[in-house]
Amino acid sequence: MTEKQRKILVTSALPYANGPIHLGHLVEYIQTDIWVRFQNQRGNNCTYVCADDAHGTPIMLKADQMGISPQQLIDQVSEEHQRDFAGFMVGFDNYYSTHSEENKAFSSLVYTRLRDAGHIARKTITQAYDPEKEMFLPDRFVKGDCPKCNEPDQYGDSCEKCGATYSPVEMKNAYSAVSGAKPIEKESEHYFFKLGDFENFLRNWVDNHVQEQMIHKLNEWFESGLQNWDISRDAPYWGFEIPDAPGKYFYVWLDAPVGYMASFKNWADKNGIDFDDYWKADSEAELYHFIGKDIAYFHTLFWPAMLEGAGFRKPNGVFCHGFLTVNGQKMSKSRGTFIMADTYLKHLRPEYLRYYFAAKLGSGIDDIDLNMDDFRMRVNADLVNKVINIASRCAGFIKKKFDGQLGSQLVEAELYNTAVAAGDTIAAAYEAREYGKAMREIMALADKANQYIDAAEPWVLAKQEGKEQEVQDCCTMGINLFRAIITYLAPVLPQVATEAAKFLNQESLAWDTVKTPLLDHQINKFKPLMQRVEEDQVSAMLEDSKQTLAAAAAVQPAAVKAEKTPLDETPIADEITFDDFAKVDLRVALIAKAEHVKGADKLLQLTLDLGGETRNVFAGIKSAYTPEELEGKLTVMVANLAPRKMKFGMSEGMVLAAGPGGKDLWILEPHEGAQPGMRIM
RNA sequence: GGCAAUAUAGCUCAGUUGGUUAGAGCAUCGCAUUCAUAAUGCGAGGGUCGCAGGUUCGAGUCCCGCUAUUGCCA
Repeated sequence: MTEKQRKILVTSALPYANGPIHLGHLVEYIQTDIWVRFQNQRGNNCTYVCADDAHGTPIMLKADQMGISPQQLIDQVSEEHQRDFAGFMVGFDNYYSTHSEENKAFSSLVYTRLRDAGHIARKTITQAYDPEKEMFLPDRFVKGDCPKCNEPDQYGDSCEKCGATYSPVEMKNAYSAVSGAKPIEKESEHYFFKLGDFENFLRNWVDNHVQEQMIHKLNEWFESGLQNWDISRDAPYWGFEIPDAPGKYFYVWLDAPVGYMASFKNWADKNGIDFDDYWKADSEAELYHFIGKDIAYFHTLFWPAMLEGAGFRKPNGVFCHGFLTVNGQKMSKSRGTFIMADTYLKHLRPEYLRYYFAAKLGSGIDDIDLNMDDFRMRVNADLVNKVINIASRCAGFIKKKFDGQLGSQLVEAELYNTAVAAGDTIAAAYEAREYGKAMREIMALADKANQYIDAAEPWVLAKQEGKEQEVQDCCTMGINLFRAIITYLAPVLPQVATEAAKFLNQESLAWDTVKTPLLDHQINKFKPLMQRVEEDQVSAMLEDSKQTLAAAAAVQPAAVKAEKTPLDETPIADEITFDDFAKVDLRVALIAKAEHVKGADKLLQLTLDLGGETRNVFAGIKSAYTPEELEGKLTVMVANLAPRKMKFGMSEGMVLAAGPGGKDLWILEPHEGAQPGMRIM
């Protein structure tokens, strides 16, 4: 295969510089890193750049809370991020920051070119303003009661309870999440990017550059009409000032994707590479962005439109991936499944996770699930038991009987050719980001190798006089098959591959080296290349994760949320007499059954066992609990509440719960020993 | 609330343009084997393809509705 060497530039999304990297992030960086390593292994010239996304209000406020400057915060976070990525063997060619001279220059350049071409509009808008902190408030920094359903403690853009969307100024009892002050309305002139100017361009571009599944989603935006995009923010803002507009700053999402260019520029200058060669409008280099499905909007509409308007090249592809769930559920801090990168690394080898993700990743935008039991068994079975075992079971014979020397022929040339041919299929799968398919193909090869060795029985031959040659030939086959497999796995397992190369006594792991088998070749002593994942390592990691999060949670909320206590939200009610209280009959109840209610967004239907009779109760707790979490648990109910007819049936009582609503809702549970039906006084 | 994606064996996933008894790996069970980090090989059981309709000679695969999960709503 003598294809022309491709020049490729690849990026992963820029992680936001206000918190640590967790396993959810790593899906993307591992996916990208595998692709980049694969391209280079194939002989292409592939460069991988990234950076911290270091601007915006959240960073400014967090630094403020911590009593340090934004610069100090982003420096600190950048160091942590780079350490975590390195720990997972993510091999960036350059890791930079959006808070850089290069990025300032490019952001300004893109802006002025768009402005001069008439793609920037100005408009005065009214926005929530914190008079105490003297700053405009992004929607999510305004909280208050939902204007539609009066649900308290909602964010300024939409209600988690009723789903209504609104603007912060419509909220009741609004307060600033920053200072607690009541926000006022204030006018300000904002700068807008006229996205609609690029509708025709985008409609065509999208069809050939994003996944099928994403096109459907983007059609929604085309159909509802492309709106102007607000790209400016008022001081104080942590970012770049707009060149011709003192006191106005670029919105963080403008300079974030430009950060790809800036990071590349920074790298190119250090390495004598011509920036324009990669970024001029008619560049022949390829450019790909790997991103999460949540930020597709910015990368498939704004970003190509900005590049088109500013006279730069557009990406050849924007590849979206799904989210990570753990044990089938969203990552959860209380379950310990919100796992930070460095917590994982304290207990487990990074390549386990790289392989597991690879085995589950496809080219689509489906979420992938990290099932901890499956993870352990899959990694052990595939990598240790199947693949590495091939080398392990052959190496001893070669070392002991032949002094490390491989034979001079492949006795099963056809079998070896199958492995070489599979290289093309596997390469095609990697190229298409169908890693799961690639891993299945590779494991099928490993199965074949083990089957071959089993049939050849070198351990039987080794005990027979005059069969030495057959033993050597058989193990030479085995070692060569192992070599092919490990070469194909090298993008996923860089460390194992490097160590395997030492064992095989070869320099290069280039894809095509497999075409020439290792014959009459000296190999080195075999050392175990990877240990099994043990169950207690996994549980220790989950436990560690829980504690890390608990510790982090303990210090944070006190500082952040001190402004409003539950008592402020809901003052204590008027005094009552004991007789008043005694009228309420509270009982311990066993949740015998919990199920979803067809057509109801908020309700769960509970069958409560009072130790003699059962009650049917509809509880508005769906946002916080799944039926599985509730069944079999004890709780507290009001047993003598008048039955109430609801849309879905009769509700015969109510369960007690605390919290503002949404996910923050906790039902009561008596201590162990309480029996269903007991009265609570 | 609107839109999109997803829903296949106990678990994790494949199933190409609709076409013969729905596949793999892991897990379970049985047999063989001992070279290998208790690894490997052979075999068995296990699914009304989320639910309910429709199109078709024929649907896991196309269409409609519902339910659940995830994401987005600039």
